[in-house]
Amino acid sequence: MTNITAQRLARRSTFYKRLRYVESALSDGHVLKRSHSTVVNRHELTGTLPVKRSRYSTGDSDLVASQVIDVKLEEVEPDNSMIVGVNVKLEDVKERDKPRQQQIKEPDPGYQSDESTDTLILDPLDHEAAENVLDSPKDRINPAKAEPLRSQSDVGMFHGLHFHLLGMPRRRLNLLSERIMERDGAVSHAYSNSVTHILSDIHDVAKLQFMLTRGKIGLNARVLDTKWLADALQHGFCPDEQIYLIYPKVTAESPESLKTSENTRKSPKQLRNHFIKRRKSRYESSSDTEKDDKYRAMESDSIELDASDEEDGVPEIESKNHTIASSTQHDDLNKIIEQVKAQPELIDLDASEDDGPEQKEKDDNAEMSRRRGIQYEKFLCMKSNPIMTDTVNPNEFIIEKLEELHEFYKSTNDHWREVGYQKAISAIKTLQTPLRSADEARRIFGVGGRIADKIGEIINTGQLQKLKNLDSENEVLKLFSGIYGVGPSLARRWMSKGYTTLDDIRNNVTLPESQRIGLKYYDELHNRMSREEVEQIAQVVKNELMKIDEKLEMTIGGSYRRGLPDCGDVDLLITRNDEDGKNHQGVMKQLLKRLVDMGFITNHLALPGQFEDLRTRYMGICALPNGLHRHIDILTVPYNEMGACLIAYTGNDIFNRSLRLLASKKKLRLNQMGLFAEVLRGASRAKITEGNCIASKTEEAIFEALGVPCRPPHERNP
DNA sequence: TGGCCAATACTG
DNA sequence: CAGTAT
DNA sequence: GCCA
Repeated sequence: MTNITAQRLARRSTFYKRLRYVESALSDGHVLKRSHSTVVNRHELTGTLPVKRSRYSTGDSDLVASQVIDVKLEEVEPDNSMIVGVNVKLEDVKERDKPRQQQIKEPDPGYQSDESTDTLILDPLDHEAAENVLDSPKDRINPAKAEPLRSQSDVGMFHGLHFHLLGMPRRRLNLLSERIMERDGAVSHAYSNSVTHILSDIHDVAKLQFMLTRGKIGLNARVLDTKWLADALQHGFCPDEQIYLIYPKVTAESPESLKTSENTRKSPKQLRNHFIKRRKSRYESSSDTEKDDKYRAMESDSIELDASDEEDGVPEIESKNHTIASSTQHDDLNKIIEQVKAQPELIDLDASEDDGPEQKEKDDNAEMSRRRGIQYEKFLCMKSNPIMTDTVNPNEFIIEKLEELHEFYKSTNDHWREVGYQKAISAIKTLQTPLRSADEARRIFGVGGRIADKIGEIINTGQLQKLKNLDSENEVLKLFSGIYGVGPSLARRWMSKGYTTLDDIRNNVTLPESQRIGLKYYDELHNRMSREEVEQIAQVVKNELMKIDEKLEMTIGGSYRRGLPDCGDVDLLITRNDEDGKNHQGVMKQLLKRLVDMGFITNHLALPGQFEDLRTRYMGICALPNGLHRHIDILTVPYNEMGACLIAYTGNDIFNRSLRLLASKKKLRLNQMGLFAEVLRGASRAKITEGNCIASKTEEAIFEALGVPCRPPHERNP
């Protein structure tokens, strides 16, 4: 049994470590799969292989690599196998059981053959599987089917790399960011621990350190000259980082993980030939490139957008710009918003009052819209909310505390208090400057007196007394309600019975099916997955879908569509153009049967009530061969409701609420089926009539009808 | 003081 | 119906 | 919790 508690998960430390693997072992796992073409750099010495996250173990069994940062060739063995250094980000997950013993098929004692460790470190290995009809891991699909989705050219050359750019003009920054993201890299507009590469034109280390961490020491990432990126883009592979290195200084203190091995320049020819050979065969055998493109085109907006904006010139504003220079950002979006505000007749349906056409100074904007009834600037959906995941926010220390409180109220039944905190937190997150006082905080929309006081306390004392009081019980509550199907009520009930661990629950409580599964896969389901894994899972489903009907269309929604670097679950929307008189009726049933039969879906959480409907919804657990169990959510939607459904199932939560609230202020109603007008509402906005659908087919139509600037998915992360 | 998104499904 | 989930 |  695994025994990681929720708090342990939350507190995992991360660090970097260098591991060594044998190439032959790697090559048949899914690790090096798409990196062959970038192995040999122009120096013919070491190649830096950008590899997407994967799972490893050091063999100590208490370390799990969550992210592969790079791979370097180190040595060629007599038998022509290669030693590869893998630079990974590790997560400390001790106190778990040893993973099942890995067979040692590696002759060289010093090096660790992988493959066994490449698999389910987190596999709880419980043997209660009998109860579960679907539990038959042996029947899982052939690994070959889940093979990589793309593998050509330099697409994806930055996969798994996380950049932060600084010390350059904004236009250049935007341009480079686009190039990176086009090639699957991630870019943050602020420095954080998850950043693997900092690119800068500035070479002054002291200055850099100050800019990045405000003088605090400890950069976890390499700092490279921006030229590295330029060269990478030009040549189609990542050049040796060594010669571009600004920090750490090669001679002085160079952290373990950043050293390049000295023996790498052994027989470069050999290495090169080896890989060139491999790469060639790969190309020949991989017929999936076109299927690939089709898939990419189908799967998400981000990719569609990628394809559309071609060459240089001016950096586009609309798409995938979650990199925003930290000082002067989203002028364009603001412009749009200003425009919208300036033309209330377009958006404000009930602008009954007449105002003169005065264009006051912009300080009057708020006042103006207030008189008009709707204050657009207070709706989060009116603003661009780019991805801010684990970036270092100037108010990070405040946010942390507030988030703890938020967590606490989430495990209470005090729903609205929870919402209050949620709003305040997301408001603070958008700030670019550090808060100096409670007073300053109070002026933020969403922050009231109580929270402002708490912020003041945090600023002054560095902590929050209130947090200390509720700590221990809070942890247990969080632990319990982390089980799928268990909420605050049940968690509290259990706690009042004296249970404090998951084992207590396992041993003493008879659980309904869904909760049992939630408990069984507790760790796995809390482990977020890479975008690549989402794609692999989606591909499996897509494959089956195509066997049922080629005209079916599938889109990945949820956090994946919003462009988050990792996802907690997979949301799949399925539809079919019905202009030929056919539709997707009954598809869900066939699809599920296939997925279950092939062993891909291992458990059900909730089945659709009416399989024959056009609208069906399924929730369950799936697993790639050798993969962790993942939460998967599949729905079928009528073709003409796709837009509404996309909005609903792309989220995020807060964005949707904001959008829907705005709709209701305008006497409209927005839901997963469409945007409706002429809705009659009674007391407490209770819906009386359905209203008429005025938009539903595309997201754009709905945004437009609402008077909201069309937000690409990446900007729906408030 | 009352609203804070909306709709649906499932379980005890 | 209350609780949970999406 | 926050806000009108």
